[in-house]
Amino acid sequence: MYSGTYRTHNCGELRLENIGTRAKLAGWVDTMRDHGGVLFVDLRDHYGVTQVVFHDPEAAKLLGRETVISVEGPVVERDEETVNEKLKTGRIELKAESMTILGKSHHQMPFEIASSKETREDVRLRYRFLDLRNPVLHQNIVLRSQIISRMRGKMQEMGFTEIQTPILTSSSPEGARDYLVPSRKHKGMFYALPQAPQIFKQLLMVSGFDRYFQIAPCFRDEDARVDRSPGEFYQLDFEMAFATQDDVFATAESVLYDTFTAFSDKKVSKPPFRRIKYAESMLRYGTDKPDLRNPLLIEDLSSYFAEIDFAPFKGRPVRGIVAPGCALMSKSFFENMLSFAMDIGMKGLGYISVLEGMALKGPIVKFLSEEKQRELIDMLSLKENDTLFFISDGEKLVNRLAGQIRSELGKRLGLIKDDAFEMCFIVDFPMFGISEETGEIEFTHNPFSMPQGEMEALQTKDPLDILAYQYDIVCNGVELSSGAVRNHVPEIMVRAFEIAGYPEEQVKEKFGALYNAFQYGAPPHAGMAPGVDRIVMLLTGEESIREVIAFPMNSNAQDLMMRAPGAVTEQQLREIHIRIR
RNA sequence: GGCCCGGUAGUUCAGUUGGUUAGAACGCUAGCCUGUCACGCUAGAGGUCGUGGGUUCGAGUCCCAUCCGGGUCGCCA
Repeated sequence: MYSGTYRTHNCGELRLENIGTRAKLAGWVDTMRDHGGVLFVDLRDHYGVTQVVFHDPEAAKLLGRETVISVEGPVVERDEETVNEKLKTGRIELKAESMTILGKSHHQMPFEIASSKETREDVRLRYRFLDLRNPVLHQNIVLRSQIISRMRGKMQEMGFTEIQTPILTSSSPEGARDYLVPSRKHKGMFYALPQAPQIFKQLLMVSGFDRYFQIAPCFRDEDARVDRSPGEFYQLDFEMAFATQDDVFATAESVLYDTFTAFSDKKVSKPPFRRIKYAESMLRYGTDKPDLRNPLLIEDLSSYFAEIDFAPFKGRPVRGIVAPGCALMSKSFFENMLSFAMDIGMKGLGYISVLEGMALKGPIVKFLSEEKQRELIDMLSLKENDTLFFISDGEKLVNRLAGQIRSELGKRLGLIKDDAFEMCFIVDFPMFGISEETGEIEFTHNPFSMPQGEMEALQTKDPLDILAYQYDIVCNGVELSSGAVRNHVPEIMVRAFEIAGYPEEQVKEKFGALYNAFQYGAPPHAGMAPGVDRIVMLLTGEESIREVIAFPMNSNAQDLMMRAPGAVTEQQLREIHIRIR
């Protein structure tokens, strides 16, 4: 009858139908309630919690919280009034007749398991093995596994082949800072950990694999953010041969819609997801990763104010945001918005409120003639109780500031619908931009993207007007991925790099493998790589990416539990020809 | 690297204008309790107030430096 040495059932599976049988459970002592003659123990494992009852007065002395035990006895029904509806196993309990201690807990817990999420993060990370006993965190990791498994299945179903690419590879000159690994056999030379399998997946296309994917670890030596783990992260990396931008979008829509609907009850954007041009996104949302749950839109009022004698706005870019119902908000609301505006570097935050009878109120109103006031009302379809906020600054900053005001207004006015995943593609990124440091033309994103109009555009158009087949996918204001139709024609590649100031020799030298491979017949190809950690973060509703990674580093790129990075021996250093100064 | 916020018991926090012996809750230890489920009750232990310096009769509190943590900007093709 008993199949295991340690247990016959797990702590989440006993039910009324098991009553009258004997069972053996193993797990951690979650809580103990000692009533003298009777002791209740909530026994916890990966699967759940079951109440175990001891009548042995010695038991309480042997047990402590987080002790690991195996306990055996009959499964008994609970009296109606002692049923615990909070537990799936709450209608039964195990009456302990024999018990073995499998693993003692010798120390006081650094925090209580059930409330570990409220503990200081460095303490949690140092005791991550305990933190992961917290059922919420534990479930996040389980869900992560299920999400990855589902995405993998979906990609395979769509005909994609999973291929592993090297972890030890060469440094790539563009992009983020590399993690370097010194070579023992080649003095003074280094491997680099891949920032992404970019070159390899393009080479796989040249090899004819047609549809590649990988749950790919990526390594970038960049500083952390709340949605960016330092050091390493995972992407659902995929690439498709003979594919257009729309083919890639169809694949992304398919796998993301499937995944998000499978793991959440929230509304998910139905494919096809909205396509928003980069330029429009910057103007209307003030960012290239708009949160479409926020209904507020930014209006361009520059030409309106060009004709008005109001010195701070005249001749400068001006943006407006209409916030419905905002005129009814308290004085402190406007004060808080002003101090937020000052915090993000604005000099002020002008606004006009629409009172009853459509009268306009606000310091700027006196600069507007009757006629101009009517024009404003018509142009923006202003309604009673609306407030129109103004943002003005230089061309460089104005959109970003308007975007921050837009999202802050959305939050403070409670306009952001929490029950939806709003997906969109941002398309038509510019191919080139002007470097702020040098004033020279440079690639804005991926130098391997195909310029729209291909060779003809590169030869005839102003580089700053050329758009790329370069795109992002954004969900609720979180950038899940960028991607591109790749430039697979060596001549176009050379020309594009030439515009960005790289001579052909340098292209051959720095991107030799790709450049060379493209000489041997390369198919047109395109792809993208949605971030797995961010997908899991969205689906669990966690605010921090570290809540969905089993063993994350802290924001200072250290593993406090494993003490990484750490010192190594002299011998190790000698072997890799490194001397620490 | 810049800026903002923080560091007081194992944990989460309070600590007034600088003023007696630095408190609470949870946890921990011991005892009591036969139906609890965040059990309850009683008692107890537990502190270099991040570190170093300074001001002061007197510093958890004020000043300077420094370390650590979180956020943010830079960075993230």
